[in-house]
Amino acid sequence: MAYQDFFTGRPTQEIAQDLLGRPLLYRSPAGLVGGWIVETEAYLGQADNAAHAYQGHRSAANEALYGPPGTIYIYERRGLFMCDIAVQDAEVPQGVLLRGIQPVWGLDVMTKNREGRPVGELTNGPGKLFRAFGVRDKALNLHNLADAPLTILLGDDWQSQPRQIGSSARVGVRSGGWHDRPYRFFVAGNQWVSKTPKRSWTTDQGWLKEAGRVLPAEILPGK
DNA sequence: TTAGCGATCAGT
DNA sequence: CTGATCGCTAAC
Repeated sequence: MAYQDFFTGRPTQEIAQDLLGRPLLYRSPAGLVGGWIVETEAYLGQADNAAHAYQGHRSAANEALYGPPGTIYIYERRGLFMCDIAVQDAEVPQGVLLRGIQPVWGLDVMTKNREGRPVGELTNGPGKLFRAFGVRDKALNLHNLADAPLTILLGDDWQSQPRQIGSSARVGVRSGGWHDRPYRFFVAGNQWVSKTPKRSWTTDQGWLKEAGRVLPAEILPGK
């Protein structure tokens, strides 16, 4: 499926849920890294007081949100880099924040980028995730998943199936009319979902069915 | 569970 | 300059 079709034509909350279980891959200078997406958040643009494009706010920093579907939006918070994917048509500034993955590919590279931290702490948060990827600048900003070293595999064969999708209020949104809306989505029981207690982990990591881990060379990013 | 740290930008 | 922010870490 083409990126512009996947990232348009349905509510952003639905796109955010459909991304769960899909492989997020980055061909980094140090090697391929990636894993299955386990946590996302939807940001609904002008009307959403938690969104960077609230009330139509637009600047050089958040220009990517206004780009065509699949545009990568990198922003910095407290010295860490985080990533949204712009969804809906160009000029409609909605986005999906990638908050966590279950690490699958390039464990050694990610461990090194995270200074030897245990695998459970590698990618369970948006800042940690892109730190593990080795992203320390905004070089990927304004690129598109369709032709960037960062990509998401959209083929259904590559999507792991969550047993149950959980939802909650978005993390770090403390005020405003929409702070309580359940626009955070996650794979219930997966240990790489941020801020989940150990007792809620399940042995199957929340997957009804895991997709394959062997990636054919022709679908790797950058090809 | 909570306080420092910390970089950037919008608003005074 | 000040405050707030789509977090992380080490400490209690």
